[in-house]
Order: sequence, then C-alpha cells, then structure tokens
Amino acid sequence: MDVTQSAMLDHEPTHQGCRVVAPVLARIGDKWSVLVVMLLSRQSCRFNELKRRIDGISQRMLTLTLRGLERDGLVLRTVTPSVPPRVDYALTELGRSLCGPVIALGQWASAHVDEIEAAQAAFDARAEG
Amino acid sequence: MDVTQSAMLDHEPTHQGCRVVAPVLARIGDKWSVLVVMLLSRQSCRFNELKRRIDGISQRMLTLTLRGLERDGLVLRTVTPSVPPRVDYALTELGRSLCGPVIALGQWASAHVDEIEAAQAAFDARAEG
DNA sequence: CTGGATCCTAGTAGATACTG
DNA sequence: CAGTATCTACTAGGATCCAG
Repeated sequence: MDVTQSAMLDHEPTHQGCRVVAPVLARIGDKWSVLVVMLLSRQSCRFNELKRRIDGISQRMLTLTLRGLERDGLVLRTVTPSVPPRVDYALTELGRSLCGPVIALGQWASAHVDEIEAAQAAFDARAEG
Repeated sequence: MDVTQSAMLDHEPTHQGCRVVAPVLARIGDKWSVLVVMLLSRQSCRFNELKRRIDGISQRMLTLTLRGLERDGLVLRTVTPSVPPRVDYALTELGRSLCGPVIALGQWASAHVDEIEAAQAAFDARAEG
C-alpha cells in the first residue's frame, strides 16, 4: 500500500479524503452516468446514438446526465450548427482518467456479483422466516 | 491494459459486464454507504458509535444503510443479547475486498477535485452569460 | 442501547407533448 | 436531430415517538 492509499485510511471518515469521495460517487453512482462514460470511452457519440444504445433511458434523463457530466468537466459537448443540428459528446481527458477506477469497480462487481446475489437471497430467506 | 480490462471495454454497454456495475454503484454510490464501509474497514463498530462518527446521518438512514450492506453480504451484524443489547457491525471478507476499488476511486476524487470544481465554476459562469 | 413505526417534505424520475 | 416544458408519481431522507 502506497502512501496515498494509507492516507485514505488514516483518518476519521468525516475528514477530507473521505468526504471528497461522496460527491464523486453521487455523480457516477447514479443510474446512467457510468453507462454513458463507458460508452463514450470507446468513441464519441451523438445524442440519439447514445439514447439508442442505452436501453431504457429517457430523453430527459440522458439530457440531465450529459449536462451533469459536462458540468463536471468529464464530457465535452460539441455543437455543429448544421441542418439538422448535430451534437457530439466525447470524454475529456479528465473523463478518460475516470475510466480506470470505474473499470476496476466494474471488475470487482463482475467478480463478486454471484456472491452478492447469494447473500441477498440468503438474507431475504432469513427475513421470510 | 490487461485482458480483463479490455474485456470490460470490448462490449456494448447494454451487455453484461457494464450492466453489472450499475447495481454496485447504486449500493455504494448512495449518500452514506461509502462512509460506513470506510469506517468499518478500520475497525468494527457499534450502532451508536457509527452514528456519532458519521456526521449528519439520521438514525433511520444509518439503519437502512446497514441493512442494505448486510443484505448484500458486505457487512456482518453481530448481536450480543445482553442488557443493554449490543450490536456490532464489521466488514465481511467481501466487504473488505470492495475497499480496494473504492479507495482507488477516492484517490481519483482527491486528485481531481480541483479540476472538477474549476470545470463546474466555468460551466456555471457560461450558464450565467 | 438498538432500532422499529409513522408522518411529512423536497427532490427526482419518467411519460408525454412541444420547439428550433 | 436535439433538445425543452410540464405534469404526475415515486422515493429518499429527516423528525419524532415508541419498544425490547
């Protein structure tokens, strides 16, 4: 464990290092942001292209998600004033740098999804009885 | 990039690898779960001990957060039937394994919080004009 | 001490319809 | 095509009271 990591652990959770995680998780932890980021990590995309690829997202939520990511500097929005209008979304450098940690979390999720579902089933079974 | 990582990227986001991330992020991405997990990563804790340490959490939300984590097999709840009753919460092995990825994300957040805030300020400034 | 039960509020998601 | 506007329904979260 390097010094940065130990710095993350050596504190009360009310301290800065931990507090700063919450807003980040609030951003990428919502229902759609990760999907958008992972999609854009492969290639930039137009609005409706994203909408088609993200199954079940509403137009409104895609707009809000993209605005949030754009505001945080993770996504770049490029408008081409043509007819019909064309808007491309791409990850910024900052957005790409987020992919690493997110992928790590994805790997963890993939690796343990069975354990988690088993634990849920066991918990629910206990709750029944 | 190793093969596992490329496996995470080489798919449409509607596919399994990406879909499985969402529920995990929904769990740890809520307002309190990460704080609880990070706290318990250092030492097991009693209910009110957690409540005191996590500034601003309500009794209700701590209960719900712990139940959720317990259901997912991340936290172990141990009841000591004494008077007064004593309940200890500790991370399971699964819970501890989650700390690594979460810490990685925390490091990313710490490293880029300034960039993010600058991007937000810039975005909000543009929105004004 | 450890919560369960209840009530209340504000925010947020989703569907739908409309616009440049 | 790429959104905005609006309306409704749901849920998260806090406050409070109660119980083992």
